[in-house]
Amino acid sequence: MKLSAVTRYGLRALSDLCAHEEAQEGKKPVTVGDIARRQEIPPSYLEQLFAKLRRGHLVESVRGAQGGYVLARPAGEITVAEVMRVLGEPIAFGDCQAGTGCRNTAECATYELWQRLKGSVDEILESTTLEDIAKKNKKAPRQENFLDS
Amino acid sequence: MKLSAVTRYGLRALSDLCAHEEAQEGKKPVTVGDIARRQEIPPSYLEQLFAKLRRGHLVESVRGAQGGYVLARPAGEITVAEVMRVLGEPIAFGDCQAGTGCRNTAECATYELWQRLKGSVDEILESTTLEDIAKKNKKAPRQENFLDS
DNA sequence: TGTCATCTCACATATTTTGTCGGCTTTATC
DNA sequence: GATAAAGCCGACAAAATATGTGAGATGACA
Repeated sequence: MKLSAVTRYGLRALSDLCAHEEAQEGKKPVTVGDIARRQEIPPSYLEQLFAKLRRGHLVESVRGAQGGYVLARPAGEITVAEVMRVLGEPIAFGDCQAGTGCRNTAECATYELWQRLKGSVDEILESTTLEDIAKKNKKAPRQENFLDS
Repeated sequence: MKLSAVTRYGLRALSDLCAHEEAQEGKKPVTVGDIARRQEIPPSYLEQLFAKLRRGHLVESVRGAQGGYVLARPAGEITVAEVMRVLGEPIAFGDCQAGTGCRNTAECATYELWQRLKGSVDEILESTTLEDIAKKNKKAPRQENFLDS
């Protein structure tokens, strides 16, 4: 059970975008190239990813020279869950939760477990916004109070 | 983010084993073939899976005719988390949580999110045992009070 | 001795993920 | 206008992983 690179990249990229689009004066578009360099993500891969984000209305593009991408809405209103939906990351433990087959909820021994897990994960994803994530990027606080696990 | 078939099969298989090993008198070994048939899992695939479970000391094998597998410990003492560890299912959202690379915990914008998610999931996995899961198999209650999602 | 069943290990297949490339369109700036 | 910066698009390539199969060997019971 691991998240795909698309989601991991996408979330880091959006957080980076959020942290840099207003760093100058007003909202200035940020290029894929810059994000790719800072976040060490293959540029051509990241480009595809932003195409998805645009089609999902999470970002808006500014074409032409000095163009780039801008968040379509305030970072505080975009949840991580929404990003994952747009990027096509399934949050599914059992087959019942992915679309694929298995409607056998009444007999399946593991059905309730998968439901509990998904519920718990969804709750976190729905209540965390890009702003929450980006804070760390903006201030680069270099705190040391992390759990090591 | 989805669980592998190994884990989904494995959990169903163990639950089935748990429900059937004492159905007769005392602990009677259950064959891979029987479990495969009941759970609709490819037998040869399931066999490999039980090899892992045996090497992980979750089940014990009884070779020869009338042989099969038996749980190595009471079902109430085997957690789902343990089963997943033995089956090699990684519970990792970010790279930091899988072993692979990225020790960049201080700067990574998503680090804390991944930690919260894993913590929440682990709590459920560690506190759910095979017995909890198998109950449903044993009684086949056919309740209708499920959440549809 | 024959049959049932586990054990082992190599191979086969399929799917998904991850990443690349080339050429096109749009637009700011010189 | 010309140029260069940037997004846009679609097809393809490579790699990794997941999933499944098969043949034989070993061991135990009847």
